[in-house]
Parts: sequence; C-alpha cells; structure tokens
Amino acid sequence: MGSQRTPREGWVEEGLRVLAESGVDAVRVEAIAKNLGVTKGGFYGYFADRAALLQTMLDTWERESVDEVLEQVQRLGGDVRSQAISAGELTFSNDRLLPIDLAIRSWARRDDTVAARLARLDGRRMDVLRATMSTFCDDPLEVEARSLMAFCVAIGEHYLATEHGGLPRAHVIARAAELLLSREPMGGPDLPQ
Amino acid sequence: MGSQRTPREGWVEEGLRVLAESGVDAVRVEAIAKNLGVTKGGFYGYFADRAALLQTMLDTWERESVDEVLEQVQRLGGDVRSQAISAGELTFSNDRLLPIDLAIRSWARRDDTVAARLARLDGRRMDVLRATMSTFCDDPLEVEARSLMAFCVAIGEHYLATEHGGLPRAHVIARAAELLLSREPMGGPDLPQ
DNA sequence: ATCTTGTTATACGGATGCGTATAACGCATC
DNA sequence: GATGCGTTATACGCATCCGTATAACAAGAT
Repeated sequence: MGSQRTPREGWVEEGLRVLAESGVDAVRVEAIAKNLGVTKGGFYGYFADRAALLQTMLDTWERESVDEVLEQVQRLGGDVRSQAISAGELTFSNDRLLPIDLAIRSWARRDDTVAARLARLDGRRMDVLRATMSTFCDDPLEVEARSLMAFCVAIGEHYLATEHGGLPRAHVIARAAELLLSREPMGGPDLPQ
Repeated sequence: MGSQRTPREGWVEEGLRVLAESGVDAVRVEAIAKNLGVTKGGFYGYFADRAALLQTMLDTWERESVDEVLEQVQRLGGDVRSQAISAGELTFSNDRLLPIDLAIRSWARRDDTVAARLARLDGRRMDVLRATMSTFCDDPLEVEARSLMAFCVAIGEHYLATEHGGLPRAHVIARAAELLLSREPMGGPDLPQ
C-alpha cells in the first residue's frame, strides 16, 4: 500500500502558506502542487475541489487560532490580565498564525461565509479583552472602547507602514498597551468644545 | 473625429470600483471592459498594459486621498483638533475612498511599490494626528501612542466583524475617540502587577 | 515474484486572461 | 457624401487554471 507521499496535511499547509503570502486568489491547486514538487494528480484524491481545500484551510486556522491558543493560555495560568496578554502574543506575535489571520481578514471583506467565521472568532477574542478591561474599569462602554482599541491596534498595526518620529514601533505600542490597561481613568469628556 | 466614447478615466474609475470591491487580483482588463459594456479593444489605446492601469489607479487614489482631502480641510478651517476630525471623516467615512483605501492596504502587504506609496500617505496622515494630540499632551511617546491608536481604530475597525454586547459600533468608537482626544492623562503605569 | 492499493504523471476539454493585429464603425469635418 | 481619425469588435497565439480520466508507478502484503 503506497504510504502517503504527499499527505493531505501537506496540501493544507502549503495552501495556508500561499494564502498568508499572497492572498486567497493566489491559492491555486496547480501552483500549490508545483511548490510541493508534484503535479495536481494526487490532490483530487483528498479534496473534491479547490473550495474543499479552502474549507479545510479555514478549519485548520480556526482550530489553531482558538482551541490551541486558549488551551495554552489556560495552561500558563495567571491573572486575567496576563492571560489576555498571553493570548494576544500567541496570536498576533505568531509568525505562522499572524500572516494567515491578516490574509483571512482581507478575504472576509468579500466572502460572507469567511466573514461569519471570523466574526465568531473575533467575538471570543473580544470576550478575553473585555474580561481584562473589566477588572479595572466599571463603565461598560469604556470597557468596550478600550477593548476595541486594543484589538484594532493588534490588527491595524500590520496594515500601517509609517515611521514614528524616530521612535521604534514596538516602543510606541508598548506605551499604547500601558495606556489601555491602565487603571487610571483615561480622562472623561473634557476640552472646551 | 470620434470623441472618447469610453474615456481613459472610465477605465480608471471602473478599475478602482473593482479594486474596492474585490481586490487587486480581480482587476482584469477584460472584466472591466465587460462592466463598461465594451470589449477590451479600446483599452490598449490608453494604457500600455494592465500594470499601467494599476499605476494610474494608484495615482488617482493618492491625489484624491491627500491633495483633495487636505485642500478641503484647509478650506474648512477651524482649530487643529477639528481639522484632524475633518480629515479623518473625509477619508475614512468616505464611501468612495474608504473601500479603495482598505483594498490598497491589503495590496501593499505583498507589493513593495504600493507599500512605499501607502507609507508616504500614512506618514502625512500621522502628521495631522500628531499635531492634534500635541495640543493637549506633552509627552512625545504618548502623543505617538495616541496617534497610533486613533489611526489603528480608523483602519482596523473595518477589518473587524464582531458585536459589542448590544452597543452600536458607532457608539463605542465615539467613546474611544473621546478617550483618545481627552486632555486628561490616560493614566500612567499603575496596577499592582 | 506477483498482487493490490494509493499516489502520481500526463493528457484532455473548457474557461479565463493577456497583449496584438486587423477590420468595422461613428462622427466630425470638409 | 466622401474623408480621416479615434474607438471598438473580433479573432489570434499564448499562458494559466479548473476538474476529469487514464496509465505509470512505488511499496507493502501475499
């Protein structure tokens, strides 16, 4: 019995790599085969069609991004705040997951199915952030605003390509995190009009 | 002399529309022609090739996004803060420019030329934000952090698809803007670990 | 050594897309 | 109404990609 020379996971892996690097539209069966050093001959033994591969890729991404990350976070333990930071780092400082996440985010803007899955996942991520912010902030609206800002920085950072007046980006982000996670009120409505 | 039945701008316009809706990879000469109700016959009289169209599209977007917006902002006048808000709204609440901006942002992640142009533009936008934040905040690092957060929310918001516990997204964003533009210190390093 | 089973190469038809060439067409001008 | 110019339709060769069919192939089991 010929053992799997190019296992099913190989196609999914390479598919995710291409997705991360060049977007969904670049995920082509024959291109992936070429990258794997084979022809597409074996592909259709594992998948009905290209759409099935995309589905499986999404499944893999979702499992890795949620179950595995949250599992690791709970294993690490710690208080709510450090858990939130762990979760953020495991997801958005992950060389494998981050580019995939960004590519899927762009993909979601023109595919409702993908958008729905992303929404579900982002919802769980926002839950973590909300729990953190709630430990030191009572106003539900402010909790939501802080969570949104934290999430938007985590994502948006990678869609920005700008200098920060000589300051290293990481430094600026650290300060932003400090402000967002600060127990002090961020300041209420103020300013003379 | 046959006047321009499908003027050069027509191709650029439709190209930008497709870009906004489906991303760069969907910007195909024949597809655009079909949308315009013609064939690609006339296209190559205006453009050397597809790449030339993409260039022109970028030029158009950059001009509209910077020159026209900044010009309008200066015409409106007002203090620095209200100018920053005008600029943000003219760009990120603009039904025409916003989707194009987001599509280009995704595009920039895999094309260095596009990334460079976007960086230049984002730099000018950050300048506006910095000027605003500086009117009520002295710490340069905090100015930068607040500017980054504001920018990231403006962009990242559109890559997020999540609920906010019943609160309308616009309401949450308004609160975030309030916090970011607040004269009060956002709170320094605090929290007992 | 042969059989079996799963994997792969190759080839096919159909679709889409590029860039080019050429002929038809519209319309202003003469 | 004929001319001339710019725009457009059509057709071509080439390339990529899809999904299918079939034959070659490797390797474990007999």
